[in-house]
Amino acid sequence: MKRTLNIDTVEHAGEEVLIKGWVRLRRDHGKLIFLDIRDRSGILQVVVNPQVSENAYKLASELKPEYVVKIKGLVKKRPESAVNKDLETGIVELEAQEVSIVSKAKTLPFDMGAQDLNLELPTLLDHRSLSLRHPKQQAIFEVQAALLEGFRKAATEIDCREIVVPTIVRGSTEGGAELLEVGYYTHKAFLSQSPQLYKQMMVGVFERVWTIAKAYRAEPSVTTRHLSETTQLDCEIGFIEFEELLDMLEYVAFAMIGHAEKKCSHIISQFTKEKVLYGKVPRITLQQAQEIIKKEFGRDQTREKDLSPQDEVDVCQWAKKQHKSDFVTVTHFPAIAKPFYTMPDPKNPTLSLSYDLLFRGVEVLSGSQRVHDYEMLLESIKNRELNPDDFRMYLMAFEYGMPPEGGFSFGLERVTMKLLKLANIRQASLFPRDMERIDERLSL
RNA sequence: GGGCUCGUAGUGAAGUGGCCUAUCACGUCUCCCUGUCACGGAGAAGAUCGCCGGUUCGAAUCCGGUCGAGCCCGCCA
Repeated sequence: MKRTLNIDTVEHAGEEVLIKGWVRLRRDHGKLIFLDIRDRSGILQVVVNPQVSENAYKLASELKPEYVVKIKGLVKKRPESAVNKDLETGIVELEAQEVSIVSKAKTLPFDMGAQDLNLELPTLLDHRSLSLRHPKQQAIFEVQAALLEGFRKAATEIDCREIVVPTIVRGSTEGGAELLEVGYYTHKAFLSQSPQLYKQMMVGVFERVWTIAKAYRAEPSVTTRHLSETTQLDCEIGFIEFEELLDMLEYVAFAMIGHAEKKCSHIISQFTKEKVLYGKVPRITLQQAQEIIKKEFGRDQTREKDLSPQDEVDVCQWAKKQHKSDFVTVTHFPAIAKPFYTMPDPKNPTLSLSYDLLFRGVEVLSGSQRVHDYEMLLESIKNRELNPDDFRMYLMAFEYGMPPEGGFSFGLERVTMKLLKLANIRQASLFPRDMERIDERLSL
Protein backbone atom coordinates (compact mmCIF):
# COMPACT_ATOMS: atom_id res chain seq x y z
CA MET A 1 0.00 0.00 0.00
CA LYS A 2 1.28 3.42 -0.95
CA ARG A 3 2.08 5.94 1.78
CA THR A 4 -0.19 8.91 2.28
CA LEU A 5 1.24 12.09 3.79
CA ASN A 6 -0.47 13.34 6.92
CA ILE A 7 -1.65 16.53 5.26
CA ASP A 8 -3.24 14.57 2.38
CA THR A 9 -5.47 12.49 4.65
CA VAL A 10 -7.81 15.48 4.68
CA GLU A 11 -8.67 14.60 1.07
CA HIS A 12 -9.23 10.92 1.83
CA ALA A 13 -11.97 10.81 4.44
CA GLY A 14 -13.70 7.44 4.37
CA GLU A 15 -10.71 5.72 2.76
CA GLU A 16 -8.06 3.35 4.06
CA VAL A 17 -4.55 4.79 4.02
CA LEU A 18 -1.06 4.02 5.24
CA ILE A 19 0.87 6.75 7.05
CA LYS A 20 4.51 6.79 8.16
CA GLY A 21 6.14 9.10 10.63
CA TRP A 22 7.35 9.81 14.14
CA VAL A 23 5.37 9.60 17.35
CA ARG A 24 5.15 13.11 18.80
CA LEU A 25 2.83 12.32 21.69
CA ARG A 26 0.74 9.50 23.08
CA ARG A 27 -2.38 10.35 25.03
CA ASP A 28 -3.46 7.15 26.69
CA HIS A 29 -7.05 7.09 27.95
CA GLY A 30 -6.99 3.49 29.04
CA LYS A 31 -9.32 1.89 26.54
CA LEU A 32 -8.59 4.51 23.92
CA ILE A 33 -5.24 5.86 22.78
CA PHE A 34 -4.60 9.04 20.81
CA LEU A 35 -1.33 9.41 18.93
CA ASP A 36 0.05 12.55 17.32
CA ILE A 37 2.11 11.40 14.35
CA ARG A 38 4.53 13.82 12.71
CA ASP A 39 5.80 13.56 9.15
CA ARG A 40 7.28 16.14 6.80
CA SER A 41 3.86 17.50 5.95
CA GLY A 42 2.56 18.00 9.48
CA ILE A 43 0.84 16.28 12.36
CA LEU A 44 -2.08 13.88 12.27
CA GLN A 45 -4.09 12.45 15.14
CA VAL A 46 -4.46 8.69 15.21
CA VAL A 47 -7.12 7.01 17.35
CA VAL A 48 -6.38 3.48 18.51
CA ASN A 49 -9.40 1.59 19.75
CA PRO A 50 -9.03 -2.04 20.93
CA GLN A 51 -12.50 -2.76 19.53
CA VAL A 52 -11.14 -1.97 16.06
CA SER A 53 -7.92 -3.91 16.45
CA GLU A 54 -6.66 -5.57 19.61
CA ASN A 55 -3.23 -5.96 18.09
CA ALA A 56 -2.89 -2.33 17.02
CA TYR A 57 -3.94 -1.30 20.50
CA LYS A 58 -1.29 -3.50 22.11
CA LEU A 59 1.46 -2.04 19.94
CA ALA A 60 0.21 1.52 20.32
CA SER A 61 0.42 1.29 24.09
CA GLU A 62 4.15 0.55 23.77
CA LEU A 63 4.87 3.64 21.67
CA LYS A 64 7.07 6.41 23.01
CA PRO A 65 8.05 9.81 21.65
CA GLU A 66 10.12 9.74 18.44
CA TYR A 67 9.45 6.08 17.65
CA VAL A 68 9.16 5.69 13.88
CA VAL A 69 5.93 3.97 12.94
CA LYS A 70 3.77 2.81 10.06
CA ILE A 71 0.05 2.92 10.68
CA LYS A 72 -2.69 1.61 8.43
CA GLY A 73 -6.19 2.76 9.11
CA LEU A 74 -9.39 4.41 8.10
CA VAL A 75 -9.51 8.19 7.67
CA LYS A 76 -12.57 9.50 9.47
CA LYS A 77 -14.08 12.94 9.51
CA ARG A 78 -14.11 14.18 13.08
CA PRO A 79 -17.44 15.08 14.65
CA GLU A 80 -17.95 18.85 14.80
CA SER A 81 -17.21 18.94 18.52
CA ALA A 82 -13.88 17.12 18.13
CA VAL A 83 -12.40 19.30 15.38
CA ASN A 84 -9.03 20.78 16.26
CA LYS A 85 -8.60 24.02 14.39
CA ASP A 86 -5.01 24.45 15.53
CA LEU A 87 -4.10 21.42 13.44
CA GLU A 88 -4.02 21.54 9.66
CA THR A 89 -5.37 18.00 9.63
CA GLY A 90 -7.76 18.82 12.47
CA ILE A 91 -10.97 17.96 10.62
CA VAL A 92 -9.98 14.29 10.26
CA GLU A 93 -8.27 11.56 12.23
CA LEU A 94 -6.98 8.10 11.46
CA GLU A 95 -8.63 5.09 13.06
CA ALA A 96 -5.79 2.60 13.40
CA GLN A 97 -6.16 -0.93 12.06
CA GLU A 98 -2.49 -1.94 11.94
CA VAL A 99 0.40 -0.40 13.84
CA SER A 100 4.01 -1.35 13.30
CA ILE A 101 7.15 -0.04 14.90
CA VAL A 102 9.81 0.76 12.32
CA SER A 103 12.40 2.15 14.70
CA LYS A 104 12.61 2.74 18.43
CA ALA A 105 13.94 5.81 20.23
CA LYS A 106 15.76 6.26 23.52
CA THR A 107 14.07 8.22 26.28
CA LEU A 108 14.28 11.86 25.24
CA PRO A 109 16.58 14.21 27.16
CA PHE A 110 13.83 16.84 27.24
CA ASP A 111 10.14 17.23 26.52
CA MET A 112 9.60 17.43 22.75
CA GLY A 113 5.83 17.40 22.92
CA ALA A 114 5.40 20.92 24.23
CA GLN A 115 4.47 23.88 22.02
CA ASP A 116 7.82 25.50 22.70
CA LEU A 117 11.04 23.73 23.40
CA ASN A 118 12.03 26.07 26.23
CA LEU A 119 15.66 25.01 26.42
CA GLU A 120 18.80 26.91 27.23
CA LEU A 121 20.88 27.55 24.11
CA PRO A 122 23.68 25.10 25.03
CA THR A 123 21.14 22.32 25.63
CA LEU A 124 19.41 23.11 22.34
CA LEU A 125 22.73 22.93 20.48
CA ASP A 126 24.13 19.93 22.34
CA HIS A 127 21.18 17.91 21.03
CA ARG A 128 20.89 19.59 17.65
CA SER A 129 19.91 16.57 15.55
CA LEU A 130 17.05 15.92 17.94
CA SER A 131 16.01 19.46 18.88
CA LEU A 132 15.67 20.39 15.20
CA ARG A 133 12.84 17.87 14.93
CA HIS A 134 10.64 20.10 17.04
CA PRO A 135 8.12 21.82 14.75
CA LYS A 136 9.09 25.27 15.97
CA GLN A 137 12.78 24.64 15.24
CA GLN A 138 11.94 23.19 11.84
CA ALA A 139 9.92 26.31 11.18
CA ILE A 140 13.01 28.52 11.42
CA PHE A 141 14.62 26.62 8.58
CA GLU A 142 11.49 26.54 6.50
CA VAL A 143 11.64 30.33 6.61
CA GLN A 144 15.35 30.24 5.84
CA ALA A 145 14.68 28.03 2.82
CA ALA A 146 12.10 30.56 1.64
CA LEU A 147 14.64 33.36 2.01
CA LEU A 148 17.11 31.39 -0.09
CA GLU A 149 14.41 30.77 -2.68
CA GLY A 150 13.47 34.45 -2.67
CA PHE A 151 17.08 35.49 -3.11
CA ARG A 152 17.64 33.08 -6.01
CA LYS A 153 14.52 34.35 -7.70
CA ALA A 154 15.43 38.00 -7.24
CA ALA A 155 19.04 37.52 -8.30
CA THR A 156 17.89 35.70 -11.39
CA GLU A 157 15.35 38.43 -12.13
CA ILE A 158 18.08 41.07 -12.20
CA ASP A 159 19.81 38.82 -14.72
CA CYS A 160 22.68 37.56 -12.59
CA ARG A 161 24.26 34.20 -13.46
CA GLU A 162 24.72 31.70 -10.67
CA ILE A 163 28.31 30.76 -9.93
CA VAL A 164 30.06 28.59 -7.35
CA VAL A 165 33.30 29.87 -5.87
CA PRO A 166 36.16 28.26 -3.94
CA THR A 167 36.47 28.45 -0.18
CA ILE A 168 40.11 27.33 0.02
CA VAL A 169 42.29 30.37 -0.57
CA ARG A 170 45.98 31.17 -0.44
CA GLY A 171 45.93 34.12 1.85
CA SER A 172 44.14 36.98 3.41
CA THR A 173 41.98 38.60 0.79
CA GLU A 174 41.18 41.79 2.54
CA GLY A 175 42.97 42.00 5.82
CA GLY A 176 40.67 42.65 8.74
CA ALA A 177 38.98 39.53 9.98
CA GLU A 178 41.14 36.73 11.29
CA LEU A 179 41.67 33.77 8.98
CA LEU A 180 41.20 30.12 9.73
CA GLU A 181 44.24 28.15 8.62
CA VAL A 182 44.07 24.72 6.97
CA GLY A 183 46.76 22.26 6.06
CA TYR A 184 46.95 21.97 2.26
CA TYR A 185 49.18 19.03 1.24
CA THR A 186 52.67 20.30 2.08
CA HIS A 187 51.47 23.90 2.10
CA LYS A 188 49.41 26.19 4.20
CA ALA A 189 46.08 27.55 3.03
CA PHE A 190 43.12 29.39 4.50
CA LEU A 191 39.36 29.26 4.54
CA SER A 192 37.82 32.08 2.58
CA GLN A 193 36.42 35.07 4.44
CA SER A 194 34.25 36.03 1.50
CA PRO A 195 33.48 35.12 -2.10
CA GLN A 196 34.36 38.75 -2.89
CA LEU A 197 37.40 38.45 -5.12
CA TYR A 198 36.03 35.53 -7.12
CA LYS A 199 32.69 37.11 -7.80
CA GLN A 200 34.47 40.27 -8.95
CA MET A 201 36.65 38.29 -11.35
CA MET A 202 33.49 36.76 -12.75
CA VAL A 203 32.06 40.17 -13.58
CA GLY A 204 34.72 40.22 -16.30
CA VAL A 205 33.16 37.00 -17.60
CA PHE A 206 29.40 37.15 -17.09
CA GLU A 207 28.80 40.85 -16.23
CA ARG A 208 26.31 39.90 -13.54
CA VAL A 209 26.70 37.02 -11.10
CA TRP A 210 25.24 35.69 -7.89
CA THR A 211 26.44 33.07 -5.48
CA ILE A 212 25.53 31.53 -2.17
CA ALA A 213 28.81 30.98 -0.41
CA LYS A 214 30.16 29.95 2.95
CA ALA A 215 32.43 32.44 4.66
CA TYR A 216 34.74 31.77 7.57
CA ARG A 217 35.88 34.22 10.18
CA ALA A 218 37.98 33.52 13.20
CA GLU A 219 36.96 36.62 15.07
CA PRO A 220 37.67 36.33 18.76
CA SER A 221 34.12 37.37 19.45
CA VAL A 222 31.27 35.52 21.07
CA THR A 223 28.15 37.57 20.51
CA THR A 224 24.52 37.03 19.65
CA ARG A 225 25.10 38.01 16.03
CA HIS A 226 28.44 36.45 15.03
CA LEU A 227 29.21 32.99 13.69
CA SER A 228 32.56 31.52 12.65
CA GLU A 229 30.93 29.99 9.58
CA THR A 230 28.25 32.01 7.85
CA THR A 231 26.24 31.82 4.67
CA GLN A 232 26.48 34.77 2.33
CA LEU A 233 24.08 35.66 -0.44
CA ASP A 234 26.09 37.67 -2.96
CA CYS A 235 25.47 39.61 -6.13
CA GLU A 236 28.09 41.38 -8.24
CA ILE A 237 27.09 43.54 -11.18
CA GLY A 238 29.02 45.12 -14.04
CA PHE A 239 28.25 48.36 -15.90
CA ILE A 240 26.61 49.95 -12.91
CA GLU A 241 26.97 53.08 -10.82
CA PHE A 242 26.47 53.80 -7.15
CA GLU A 243 22.82 54.93 -7.08
CA GLU A 244 21.74 52.02 -9.27
CA LEU A 245 23.47 49.65 -6.89
CA LEU A 246 21.40 51.03 -4.05
CA ASP A 247 18.23 50.51 -6.09
CA MET A 248 19.34 46.99 -6.86
CA LEU A 249 20.13 45.92 -3.31
CA GLU A 250 16.89 47.34 -1.97
CA TYR A 251 15.03 45.53 -4.73
CA VAL A 252 16.69 42.21 -3.87
CA ALA A 253 16.19 42.71 -0.13
CA PHE A 254 12.50 43.44 -0.54
CA ALA A 255 11.98 40.60 -3.02
CA MET A 256 13.79 38.09 -0.82
CA ILE A 257 12.25 39.00 2.50
CA GLY A 258 8.88 39.68 0.89
CA HIS A 259 8.89 36.23 -0.68
CA ALA A 260 9.66 34.54 2.63
CA GLU A 261 7.12 36.61 4.48
CA LYS A 262 4.40 35.80 1.98
CA LYS A 263 5.21 32.12 1.69
CA CYS A 264 5.65 31.57 5.43
CA SER A 265 3.29 34.12 6.95
CA HIS A 266 1.68 31.48 9.13
CA ILE A 267 5.01 30.31 10.52
CA ILE A 268 6.44 33.78 11.01
CA SER A 269 3.41 34.83 13.03
CA GLN A 270 4.30 32.14 15.58
CA PHE A 271 7.54 34.02 16.22
CA THR A 272 6.46 37.63 15.90
CA LYS A 273 3.24 39.46 15.20
CA GLU A 274 5.14 42.36 13.64
CA LYS A 275 4.97 42.53 9.87
CA VAL A 276 7.99 43.82 7.99
CA LEU A 277 7.67 47.50 7.11
CA TYR A 278 8.51 48.11 3.47
CA GLY A 279 8.27 51.88 3.36
CA LYS A 280 10.63 53.82 1.14
CA VAL A 281 14.07 52.92 2.49
CA PRO A 282 15.82 56.02 3.82
CA ARG A 283 19.29 56.44 2.37
CA ILE A 284 21.60 58.31 4.68
CA THR A 285 25.33 58.77 4.89
CA LEU A 286 27.23 57.60 7.93
CA GLN A 287 27.65 61.23 8.92
CA GLN A 288 23.90 61.84 8.67
CA ALA A 289 23.27 58.71 10.68
CA GLN A 290 25.56 59.95 13.41
CA GLU A 291 23.85 63.35 13.42
CA ILE A 292 20.49 61.63 13.80
CA ILE A 293 21.83 59.61 16.72
CA LYS A 294 23.16 62.77 18.35
CA LYS A 295 19.96 64.70 17.82
CA GLU A 296 17.40 61.97 18.53
CA PHE A 297 19.21 59.86 21.08
CA GLY A 298 21.72 62.25 22.61
CA ARG A 299 24.78 60.12 22.00
CA ASP A 300 27.71 61.78 20.25
CA GLN A 301 29.19 59.16 17.91
CA THR A 302 30.26 61.66 15.25
CA ARG A 303 33.96 60.84 15.59
CA GLU A 304 33.48 57.09 15.03
CA LYS A 305 34.32 55.53 11.67
CA ASP A 306 31.57 52.94 11.87
CA LEU A 307 28.23 52.34 13.56
CA SER A 308 28.26 50.52 16.89
CA PRO A 309 25.61 47.88 17.60
CA GLN A 310 23.65 50.44 19.63
CA ASP A 311 23.94 52.96 16.77
CA GLU A 312 22.40 50.43 14.40
CA VAL A 313 19.51 49.90 16.79
CA ASP A 314 18.96 53.64 17.16
CA VAL A 315 19.11 54.44 13.44
CA CYS A 316 16.61 51.69 12.74
CA GLN A 317 14.29 52.99 15.40
CA TRP A 318 14.48 56.40 13.77
CA ALA A 319 13.72 54.94 10.32
CA LYS A 320 10.77 53.03 11.67
CA LYS A 321 9.31 56.13 13.26
CA GLN A 322 10.08 58.66 10.54
CA HIS A 323 9.81 56.54 7.41
CA LYS A 324 7.71 53.50 8.38
CA SER A 325 10.65 51.37 7.27
CA ASP A 326 12.34 48.39 8.91
CA PHE A 327 15.29 49.09 6.62
CA VAL A 328 17.90 51.84 6.39
CA THR A 329 20.69 52.13 3.85
CA VAL A 330 23.76 53.78 5.34
CA THR A 331 26.36 54.97 2.84
CA HIS A 332 29.75 56.68 2.60
CA PHE A 333 31.80 54.99 5.28
CA PRO A 334 35.35 56.28 5.65
CA ALA A 335 37.58 54.84 2.92
CA ILE A 336 40.16 53.83 5.48
CA ALA A 337 37.64 51.59 7.24
CA LYS A 338 36.75 49.69 4.07
CA PRO A 339 38.68 47.07 2.08
CA PHE A 340 41.04 47.98 -0.77
CA TYR A 341 38.54 47.20 -3.53
CA THR A 342 36.10 49.84 -2.29
CA MET A 343 35.73 52.87 -4.58
CA PRO A 344 36.57 56.17 -2.88
CA ASP A 345 33.97 58.91 -3.25
CA PRO A 346 35.20 61.18 -6.08
CA LYS A 347 33.68 64.16 -4.24
CA ASN A 348 35.55 63.35 -1.05
CA PRO A 349 38.20 60.62 -1.29
CA THR A 350 38.39 60.15 2.47
CA LEU A 351 34.90 58.64 2.15
CA SER A 352 33.91 55.65 0.05
CA LEU A 353 31.03 54.56 -2.16
CA SER A 354 30.12 51.88 0.32
CA TYR A 355 26.87 50.92 1.97
CA ASP A 356 25.34 48.78 4.66
CA LEU A 357 21.72 47.75 4.77
CA LEU A 358 20.35 47.72 8.30
CA PHE A 359 17.28 45.62 9.04
CA ARG A 360 15.57 45.82 12.42
CA GLY A 361 18.65 47.03 14.21
CA VAL A 362 21.34 44.88 12.63
CA GLU A 363 23.57 45.11 9.57
CA VAL A 364 22.32 42.38 7.24
CA LEU A 365 24.12 43.44 4.08
CA SER A 366 27.19 45.32 3.03
CA GLY A 367 28.68 46.24 -0.30
CA SER A 368 30.12 48.97 -2.43
CA GLN A 369 30.96 50.38 -5.78
CA ARG A 370 34.33 48.74 -6.55
CA VAL A 371 37.58 50.11 -7.89
CA HIS A 372 37.62 48.82 -11.46
CA ASP A 373 40.67 50.69 -12.77
CA TYR A 374 43.75 48.47 -12.67
CA GLU A 375 46.27 51.19 -11.71
CA MET A 376 44.02 52.58 -9.03
CA LEU A 377 43.41 49.11 -7.61
CA LEU A 378 47.13 48.40 -7.51
CA GLU A 379 47.68 51.67 -5.69
CA SER A 380 44.94 50.86 -3.20
CA ILE A 381 46.50 47.47 -2.45
CA LYS A 382 49.91 49.06 -1.87
CA ASN A 383 48.44 51.81 0.29
CA ARG A 384 47.11 49.19 2.66
CA GLU A 385 50.52 47.53 2.84
CA LEU A 386 49.24 44.44 1.07
CA ASN A 387 51.39 42.64 -1.49
CA PRO A 388 50.09 42.86 -5.10
CA ASP A 389 51.78 39.52 -5.80
CA ASP A 390 49.23 37.89 -3.53
CA PHE A 391 46.46 39.14 -5.81
CA ARG A 392 47.88 38.27 -9.23
CA MET A 393 44.95 36.17 -10.44
CA TYR A 394 42.50 38.76 -9.20
CA LEU A 395 44.38 41.72 -10.66
CA MET A 396 44.58 39.98 -14.03
CA ALA A 397 40.83 40.44 -14.43
CA PHE A 398 41.34 44.19 -14.15
CA GLU A 399 44.40 44.30 -16.41
CA TYR A 400 42.32 42.97 -19.26
CA GLY A 401 39.40 45.37 -19.06
CA MET A 402 36.82 45.62 -16.31
CA PRO A 403 33.65 47.72 -16.45
CA PRO A 404 32.49 49.90 -13.56
CA GLU A 405 31.03 47.42 -11.12
CA GLY A 406 29.78 46.83 -7.64
CA GLY A 407 27.87 44.40 -5.51
CA PHE A 408 26.55 43.38 -2.16
CA SER A 409 26.32 40.50 0.24
CA PHE A 410 23.60 39.43 2.65
CA GLY A 411 24.25 37.42 5.78
CA LEU A 412 21.62 34.68 5.58
CA GLU A 413 21.59 33.83 9.28
CA ARG A 414 21.29 37.49 10.24
CA VAL A 415 18.31 38.04 7.94
CA THR A 416 16.65 34.89 9.29
CA MET A 417 17.31 35.98 12.85
CA LYS A 418 15.84 39.46 12.42
CA LEU A 419 12.85 38.32 10.35
CA LEU A 420 11.87 35.92 13.14
CA LYS A 421 13.18 38.15 15.93
CA LEU A 422 15.34 35.38 17.32
CA ALA A 423 17.48 36.33 20.29
CA ASN A 424 20.64 34.59 19.11
CA ILE A 425 22.04 34.00 15.62
CA ARG A 426 22.92 30.42 16.57
CA GLN A 427 19.21 29.59 16.43
CA ALA A 428 19.26 30.61 12.76
CA SER A 429 21.98 28.12 11.82
CA LEU A 430 21.39 24.36 11.66
CA PHE A 431 24.83 23.59 13.03
CA PRO A 432 26.34 26.85 14.22
CA ARG A 433 30.11 27.16 14.51
CA ASP A 434 31.54 29.58 16.97
CA MET A 435 34.75 30.05 18.88
CA GLU A 436 33.68 27.43 21.41
CA ARG A 437 31.64 24.96 19.40
CA ILE A 438 31.87 22.69 16.34
CA ASP A 439 28.71 20.62 16.83
CA GLU A 440 29.92 19.77 20.32
CA ARG A 441 31.52 22.08 22.79
CA LEU A 442 35.25 22.20 22.14
CA SER A 443 35.96 22.45 25.84
CA LEU A 444 34.59 18.97 26.53
C1' G B 1 40.66 40.89 25.25
C1' G B 2 37.32 43.88 29.13
C1' G B 3 32.72 44.18 32.07
C1' C B 4 28.22 42.20 34.19
C1' U B 5 25.31 37.92 35.45
C1' C B 6 24.58 32.78 36.20
C1' G B 7 25.78 27.31 37.37
C1' U B 8 20.28 23.31 42.04
C1' A B 9 17.13 15.78 39.50
C1' G B 10 16.92 14.19 32.28
C1' U B 11 14.79 19.45 31.07
C1' G B 12 13.18 24.34 32.77
C1' A B 13 12.75 27.01 37.14
C1' A B 14 12.12 28.36 43.05
C1' G B 15 15.06 28.62 47.32
C1' U B 16 20.43 33.58 48.55
C1' G B 17 23.18 31.68 56.40
C1' G B 18 19.59 27.31 60.59
C1' C B 19 12.50 26.37 59.02
C1' C B 20 16.44 22.20 53.23
C1' U B 21 15.82 15.34 55.55
C1' A B 22 16.18 21.01 49.04
C1' U B 23 10.41 23.03 46.41
C1' C B 24 7.60 23.22 41.75
C1' A B 25 6.48 22.12 36.53
C1' C B 26 7.56 19.04 32.30
C1' G B 27 9.69 14.33 31.28
C1' U B 28 10.47 9.00 33.22
C1' C B 29 8.25 4.49 35.83
C1' U B 30 3.62 1.91 38.11
C1' C B 31 -1.69 1.90 38.49
C1' C B 32 -6.78 3.98 36.96
C1' C B 33 -9.39 6.21 32.84
C1' U B 34 -13.53 5.53 25.53
C1' G B 35 -12.93 11.76 23.00
C1' U B 36 -8.28 13.73 24.19
C1' C B 37 -5.26 17.00 21.26
C1' A B 38 0.69 20.46 25.83
C1' C B 39 -5.64 14.84 28.09
C1' G B 40 -6.93 13.90 33.25
C1' G B 41 -6.38 11.31 38.23
C1' A B 42 -3.44 8.46 42.11
C1' G B 43 1.39 7.08 43.42
C1' A B 44 6.92 6.31 42.80
C1' A B 45 11.90 6.91 41.43
C1' G B 46 15.39 10.56 40.24
C1' A B 47 20.01 16.06 42.99
C1' U B 48 26.84 14.14 46.92
C1' C B 49 22.96 22.11 44.92
C1' G B 50 29.55 22.46 38.65
C1' C B 51 34.44 21.42 41.01
C1' C B 52 38.39 22.68 44.88
C1' G B 53 39.45 25.31 49.14
C1' G B 54 38.10 28.86 53.05
C1' U B 55 34.82 31.63 56.76
C1' U B 56 31.11 29.87 60.36
C1' C B 57 28.58 26.16 65.87
C1' G B 58 26.05 25.64 61.01
C1' A B 59 26.91 26.82 53.71
C1' A B 60 22.85 25.34 47.90
C1' U B 61 23.11 30.29 50.23
C1' C B 62 29.02 34.19 52.32
C1' C B 63 34.47 34.59 50.48
C1' G B 64 38.65 32.96 47.16
C1' G B 65 40.14 29.96 43.19
C1' U B 66 38.87 26.94 39.08
C1' C B 67 35.91 25.02 35.10
C1' G B 68 31.57 25.93 32.27
C1' A B 69 27.55 29.06 30.38
C1' G B 70 24.70 33.59 29.04
C1' C B 71 24.49 38.84 27.95
C1' C B 72 26.93 43.55 26.85
C1' C B 73 31.33 46.13 25.06
C1' G B 74 35.69 45.81 22.02
C1' C B 75 37.17 43.38 17.61
C1' C B 76 34.39 42.24 13.09
C1' A B 77 34.05 42.08 4.20
